[in-house]
Amino acid sequence: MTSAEKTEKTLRADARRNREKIFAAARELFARDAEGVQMEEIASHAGVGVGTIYRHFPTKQALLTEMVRTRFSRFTEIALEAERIDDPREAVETLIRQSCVEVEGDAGFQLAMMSPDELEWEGIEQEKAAFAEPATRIIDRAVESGAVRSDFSFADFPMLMCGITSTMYFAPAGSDWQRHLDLILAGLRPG
Amino acid sequence: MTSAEKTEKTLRADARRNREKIFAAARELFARDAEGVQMEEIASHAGVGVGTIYRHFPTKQALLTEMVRTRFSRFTEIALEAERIDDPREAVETLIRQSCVEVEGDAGFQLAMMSPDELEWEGIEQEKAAFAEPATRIIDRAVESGAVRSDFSFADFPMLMCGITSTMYFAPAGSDWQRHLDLILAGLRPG
DNA sequence: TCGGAAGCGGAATTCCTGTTCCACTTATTG
DNA sequence: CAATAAGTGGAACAGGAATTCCGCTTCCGA
Repeated sequence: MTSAEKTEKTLRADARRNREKIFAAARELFARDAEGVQMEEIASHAGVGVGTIYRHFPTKQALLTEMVRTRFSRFTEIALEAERIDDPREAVETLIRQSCVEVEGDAGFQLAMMSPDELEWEGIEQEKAAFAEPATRIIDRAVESGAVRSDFSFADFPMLMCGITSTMYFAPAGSDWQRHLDLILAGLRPG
Repeated sequence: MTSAEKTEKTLRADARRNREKIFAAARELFARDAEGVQMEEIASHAGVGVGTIYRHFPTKQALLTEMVRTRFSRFTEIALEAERIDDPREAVETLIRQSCVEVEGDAGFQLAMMSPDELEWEGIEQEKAAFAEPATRIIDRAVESGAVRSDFSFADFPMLMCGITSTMYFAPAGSDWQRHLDLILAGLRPG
């Protein structure tokens, strides 16, 4: 039985409610201060005891990973939407720009974007693969049509996101990562 | 009496030796694994007890900041060298590229590049100012000569370094940050 | 050479957080 | 409405890492 099935069927009504409260609290706090979140904090914010969190998630990391996974699926949606855009360059630029927008304001997610392996976000391989498909199509199409430099490929995507995301995460007082993005997009043009 | 003066004059011979051993050990370990360094580790690597470290540096952070400061002065040298290059574009590109090279291989320094305020690198303002002067001249010259996009300015420098550095720091198994740098440099061209 | 000040080592302390445990509640089911 | 299994709270525990403390050692000037 998967974790999802357990949530749906087996769980007692009050337990299901708590699970959701925990999840919501964790998401909010993790988004606010990724590295500083503490279990006690999440618990009190959710109105439960720490023990209750551990009934639902084996470790802190598991809880955080679960949230990153949920959040990650949005990327696939973004990619599928971008794929509908006719102009090849506009499609790539939208893909990248929208991905950045999605990450903005969620420090926890930013951290996950930056540390591919470092922080052991294991178990989101499936989501990554689901995103890679449409994203690769968009990028390859742009390359073939000459809309971006010929050596650009999907392999560059994580690296670019890492760089731009770090600007969001570390930059003092939200100075604009958009500028960083603009430079990158300009750099992607053929020539 | 400044810390430097104390090192020169007041310190007992053996104490001065120890101070240097500690500094060297800390530099090496911090470069290798910035976030993982421990005081015990630095101490044993330097061949002293932890207590001895605390005789020389009030806190761990102070020790690390001291190292970052030392390292930072190299940037100014790089900028002064780059300023001697005639071609304005080549000068900027050298400035940026060499700065990256300087940071490569030193995880601790990479971390310092990324977190301007986060990790409280207080006390290196002077070094930063010394670097800003020649760097600003190089960038302004390039802008005026039309060698780079007209909206580029020194204010962008920290942001770019943050992005590229994060690629070095987080990228799995040293995948090339050079590519990131190339994209940025391409993006800086006028157009 | 000697006295005392400076310096040293490293066990002990402190603080901080994730995780465990279990007596106590609460939902569910017949 | 029991009986019971499921779920809960939060104090206690555990382990990690920075920092302190102090009896002992080493340097250095007279």
